Amino acid sequence: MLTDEYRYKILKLVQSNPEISQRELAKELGVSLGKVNFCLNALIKVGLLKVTNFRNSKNKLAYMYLLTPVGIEEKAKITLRFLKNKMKEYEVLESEIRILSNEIATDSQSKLFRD
Amino acid sequence: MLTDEYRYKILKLVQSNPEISQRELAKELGVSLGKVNFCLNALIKVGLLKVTNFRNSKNKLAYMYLLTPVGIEEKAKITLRFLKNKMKEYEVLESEIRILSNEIATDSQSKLFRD
DNA sequence: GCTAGCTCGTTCATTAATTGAACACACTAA
DNA sequence: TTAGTGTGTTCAATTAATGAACGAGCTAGC
Repeated sequence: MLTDEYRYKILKLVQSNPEISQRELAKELGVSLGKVNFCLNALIKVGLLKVTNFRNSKNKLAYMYLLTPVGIEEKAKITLRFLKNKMKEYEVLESEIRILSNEIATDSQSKLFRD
Repeated sequence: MLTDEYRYKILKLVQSNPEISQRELAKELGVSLGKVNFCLNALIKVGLLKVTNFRNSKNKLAYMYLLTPVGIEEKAKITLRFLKNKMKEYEVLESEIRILSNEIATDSQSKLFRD
């Protein structure tokens, strides 16, 4: 599944290192090779990335993933959207933590009364 | 899959409303009936919950889920463990947000230079 | 040449997790 | 009796993710 999380993370990693391999991406992202392959091809399909074969310094055939102009534009939007989601999550967590802390405090208090 | 999240949430909901049905739990938790059934029975199997059939006010056969003494004890532990995880997530989020904000700031700056 | 070995991306059978329609049972009300 | 409602339970189907296996392209050593 291609979510904003992987859109963002893959575009970022590829941008900073276009010669990264799918296996390196998988390791970096902590997911399987199959998933990286799927997401990467999805990003290519929608035109955010393109892949080029080229000869590297050792004249070896190598792959290079490049952000398209649309990819660069979209990456900014995706990053912002991703950030907004994180901030929402952050607030949710904040209140969850408050509630949990309260529950724990209340429970240990009732334990004091019980004993 | 029975994770701390569902251990905590189910024990909490059941404790505050022992006559809750699996369908209500599913709705409340935002998961399927099948999953609630699975988790609930897992909690019963490990002895944190027990289920009783009884006649309710309308003399209708009804179900009641009750925390066992072990269940009450464990709920406290699970809640604490869950809280600790949330606090860790909170810190992770905090730094992720900082990083994302930076990236967005940097990107829009480079855009200014470009235009 | 030729072969062994390495690293690419790609494939796909398998596994894991979840879903929710369908079912059996118990009860109520008409 | 019968239709309707609300239980928990089941399980075939779906979805997502995994990673071993594969073919292609290249290098190094024989």
